[in-house]
Amino acid sequence: MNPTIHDVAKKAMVSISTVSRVVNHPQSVAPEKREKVLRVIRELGYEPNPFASGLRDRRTRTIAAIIPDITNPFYAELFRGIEDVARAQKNNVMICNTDQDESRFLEYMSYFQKKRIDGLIFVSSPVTETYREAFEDLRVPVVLAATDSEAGGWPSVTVDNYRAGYDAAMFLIKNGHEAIGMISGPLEDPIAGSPRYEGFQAALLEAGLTLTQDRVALGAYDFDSGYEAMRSLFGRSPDLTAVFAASDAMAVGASAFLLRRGIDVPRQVSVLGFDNLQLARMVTPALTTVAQPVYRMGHEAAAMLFRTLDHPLMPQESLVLPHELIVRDTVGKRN
Amino acid sequence: MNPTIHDVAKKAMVSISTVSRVVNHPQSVAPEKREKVLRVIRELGYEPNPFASGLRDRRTRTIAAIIPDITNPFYAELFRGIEDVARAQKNNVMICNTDQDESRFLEYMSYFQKKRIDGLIFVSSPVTETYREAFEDLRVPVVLAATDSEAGGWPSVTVDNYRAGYDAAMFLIKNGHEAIGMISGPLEDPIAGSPRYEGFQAALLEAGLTLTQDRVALGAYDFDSGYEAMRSLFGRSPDLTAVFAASDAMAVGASAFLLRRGIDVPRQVSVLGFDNLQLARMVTPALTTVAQPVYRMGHEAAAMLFRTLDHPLMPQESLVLPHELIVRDTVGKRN
DNA sequence: TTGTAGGCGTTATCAA
DNA sequence: TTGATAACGCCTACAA
Repeated sequence: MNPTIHDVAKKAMVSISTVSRVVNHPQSVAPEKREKVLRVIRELGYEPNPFASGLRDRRTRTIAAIIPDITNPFYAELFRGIEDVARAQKNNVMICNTDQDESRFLEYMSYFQKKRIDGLIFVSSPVTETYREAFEDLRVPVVLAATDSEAGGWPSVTVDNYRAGYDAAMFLIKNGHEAIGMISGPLEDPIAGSPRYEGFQAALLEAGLTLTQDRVALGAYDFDSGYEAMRSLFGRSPDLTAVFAASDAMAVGASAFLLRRGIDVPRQVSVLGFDNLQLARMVTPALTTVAQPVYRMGHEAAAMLFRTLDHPLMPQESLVLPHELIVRDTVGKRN
Repeated sequence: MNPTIHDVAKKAMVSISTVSRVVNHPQSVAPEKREKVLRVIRELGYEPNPFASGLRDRRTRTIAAIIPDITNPFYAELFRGIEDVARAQKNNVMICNTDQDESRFLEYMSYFQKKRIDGLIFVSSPVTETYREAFEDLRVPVVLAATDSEAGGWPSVTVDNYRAGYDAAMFLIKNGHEAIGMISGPLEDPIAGSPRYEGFQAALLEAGLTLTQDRVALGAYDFDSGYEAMRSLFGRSPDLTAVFAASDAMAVGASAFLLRRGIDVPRQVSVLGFDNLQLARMVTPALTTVAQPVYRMGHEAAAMLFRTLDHPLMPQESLVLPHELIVRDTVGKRN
């Protein structure tokens, strides 16, 4: 049996209220008594029982992270950023793998109704009406990571995806490419889909190039869809000299298609990725890519959530983190 | 404010004990009353407050998963297996990233000390004396996943690593290879290190081949150490025609070294991995590898833990799951 | 079969 | 500055 506040009180010969005060508001206790109580606390190894505090305060010291799938390296990395902050704050984070399934998500939400969490970090999926309503019902602070939402007004931590797409195109152009294609995420995806696509297109346009439809293919951010998208792209536009994929997994899929087809990357076709996962440096040739500060997004999002948990009134500013081009071996110079 | 047992009692015009009984021992309540209470429970959306129950019962409905790093795809996959089971059981799993750091581990343990978890799944690290003691102090059921321990007598879910190493060698031999090398994990590692190495060696011996020291290099299971190990191996034994690496990440590192050096895989040198991560099929050439049922290990371990939580006296048998050779493109036939 | 009451460990209020 | 006490919501002896 773990020691309780009563054991401490008895041994230190004070009342339980004093012990409680020492733990929660140390400065309101006379120094000598405080020291004495502190010593007993250490001797006994006393720790407040979280259920008792939870019962009273209804603060659970638990936050939830809603992510599509921890098995995906992008989310794993981001989650790690969240967990590190939570641990430092002595909080515990419940991980919720939704597999992008709304009913799965709602199941979690109803679970939280009772289980009670202090706050929630929502990662990466677009914030649909369903989600918006569920968040409002929950009545806990919400922070968005790698996604955002006009409606709702929750603070977010993101990257400037439009700008990142723009920079991706600029990089390819600077390397002398003109016949450029793109493997985009779904254009309905307001986060990693359309903005990257539009930024990319805008830069091309500025440079007097156009992104015609036969040079665009859509994927779902994973290896297989990247592979298939490249197959389709290559069938339609065999003249392409460079392709930008909106995720590293798709870029690796695209490379795989080319390589397995006997097409040299980057000599014949350059490939540019997005994310900068571990994977990017493990493949050969190593992937040149637009890096997102994935870990840091998780870290900042969690920090933001705890800030609002501690100061409910202080409004939090959304954060846009910088991206960066990581040059490796899949983009070649043209002419 | 969520409805409490009192709200239900008042509305159903019964006492709170009756409500409690309806929730916990339905058959001990008169049918009509039971129905009535059930209806009110549904109307109000009542759910018992977990803090109150926890305070009384000291069951937290939370288990912990101690893993080195969720960012590592192997652990992420295994963790997913754990989480899926826990969710089905309406439990919550705390994830503990130790980064293989004992002090980090002990920090978590002291946090758990205060009976904050019902049980624990320990993943993949060797069970040293430190860990053993900490588990015993905790006094909660422990299950080992992808690791085991002579001392302690905790049930485990593993793969037969010796046999898997043996089968890896057999596969290479059957493909006509004789000059065979290995990139092993640390030989002090009693799980994924020595057994795979020894099984591999034994099969070679049986076939009249020997695994001389210049054909062995050690790594730490990650890409970089695989890359370096291959560099070293290749320097010492340029005649090698096949290499078995004790993890996919090392195998990919080894391939990367060879490929980047202009050595054809598998035509000049074959590479065989271990794990069968997603990564294995994403690289080009796609990695031939010994598959571990990673997700399933997590799944079974969690199932086993919940079984002992529900029936504390029933002893649990350790489980050895089957491995399997996945043939892809990095192992070639010789002669 | 049902209800009453005590206790789980904590914190905040109030009085001294 | 300190201590007694009343919640917080639930569960289960025990009594009726």
